[in-house]
Amino acid sequence: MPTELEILNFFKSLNSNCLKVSSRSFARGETVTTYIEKRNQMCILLNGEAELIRYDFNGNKTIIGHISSNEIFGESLYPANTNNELFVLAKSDCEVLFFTYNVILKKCKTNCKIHSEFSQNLHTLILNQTVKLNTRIELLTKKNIRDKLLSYFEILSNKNLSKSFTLPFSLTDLADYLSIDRSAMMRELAHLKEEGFIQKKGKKITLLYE
Amino acid sequence: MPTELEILNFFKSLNSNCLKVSSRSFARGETVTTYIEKRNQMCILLNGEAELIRYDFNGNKTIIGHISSNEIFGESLYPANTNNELFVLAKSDCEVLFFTYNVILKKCKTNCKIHSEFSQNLHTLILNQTVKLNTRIELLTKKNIRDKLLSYFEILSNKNLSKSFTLPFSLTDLADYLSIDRSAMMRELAHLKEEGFIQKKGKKITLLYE
DNA sequence: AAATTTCTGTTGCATTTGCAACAAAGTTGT
DNA sequence: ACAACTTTGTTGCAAATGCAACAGAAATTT
Repeated sequence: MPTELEILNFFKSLNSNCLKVSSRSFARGETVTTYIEKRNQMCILLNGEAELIRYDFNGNKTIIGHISSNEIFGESLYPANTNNELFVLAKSDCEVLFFTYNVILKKCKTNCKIHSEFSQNLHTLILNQTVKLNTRIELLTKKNIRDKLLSYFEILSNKNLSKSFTLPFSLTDLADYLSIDRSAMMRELAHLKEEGFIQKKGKKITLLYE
Repeated sequence: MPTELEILNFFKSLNSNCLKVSSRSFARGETVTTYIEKRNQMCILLNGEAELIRYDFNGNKTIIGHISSNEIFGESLYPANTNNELFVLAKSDCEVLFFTYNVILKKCKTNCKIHSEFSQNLHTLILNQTVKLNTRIELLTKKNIRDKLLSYFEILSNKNLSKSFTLPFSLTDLADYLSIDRSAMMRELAHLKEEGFIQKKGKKITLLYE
């Protein structure tokens, strides 16, 4: 099974005439795509950061999700929602690969190697994406803020093979990711510090238990 | 793009010697699989109902997820968690297809039709699964119980092309799905009834607005 | 290098939610 | 057809969380 990095390099090197795939760069703040009337669109974030945003009828902005490098997104992966439109905004300068669902299903006539490699890499990426979504669901279903934070820290700690790690995004974004009020989260972080469960300097966290 | 029903029928009819795929029936209450030391295992629920359960160190049982017909599950799709083991329990009599991740990636020597059809159908199923996971995340990230309920009802209403619909699972399971306390949910349902937003008779709901 | 915007950190207060506990209705197993 | 279990429905109370508001630090733009 290829690593995400290998897959990413493969996607970046893509330049095939049988594959209907295109890539584009975006500057911070630009709209990458909208999830409406773009049936079967799929995208891969090759580098940078983006976020999935909803504006409801009142014009309220909600950050629904955070998209990082190597993540797959697009309307095909998202429930059709009649009520309101979703936007993907570039949070930093970034590069995005676009294609449609058909690319996966149809084989090219010549049965070329690039084509089947693309298909397999995509498979792996979608499976990884599923794991990421299941991870977030696990965190979101924790009963309280403390459990959400500690479970998330546990994951980062395991990934980093260390009790110390740096949060991969801002505290504001972390609150969105865990779907909790930012100030309530800050309060809970303060309690965890006071009670000696964690040490925290900015975005650097150290777990002090076990 | 094939429908889920077509895919399901295809999987049920599978009987190929080049594909390393097997199916088994389970009675209500049986353990279908555990997510540990079964690397790369993937499963499809062909019919019936199952649930994903965690027992933590204290022996507390938590229902993490509900698996319905046509859903894909298994360790490959789930974050590795060093701390505790996950079980899939048959909630009703059910039938499950088992295979490993390799089946997707490797082509058989003869490049047989069944094999590639399997691969494509699996692709579609995983994409559908991603949509389901994204749907649940959208619901879980709603700020309060009322929004969770109404958003979920909206989805069911759209799917059913009607303001009336029947909940696909018990109220107890609904509370788990939305990750809210059951009694708090019942209270909120009572309020929604009082305030004239919905009508409710058992599991049959009718939306009264718009 | 000044101005603007975003992010971090904190607090008081009101509201929502979870918890515990119980009774009645409905299901399932023997 | 009886017993055991599960699901639905309700309530009082305590605790957790969200909201509003603000100030200082950090980052970004001009």
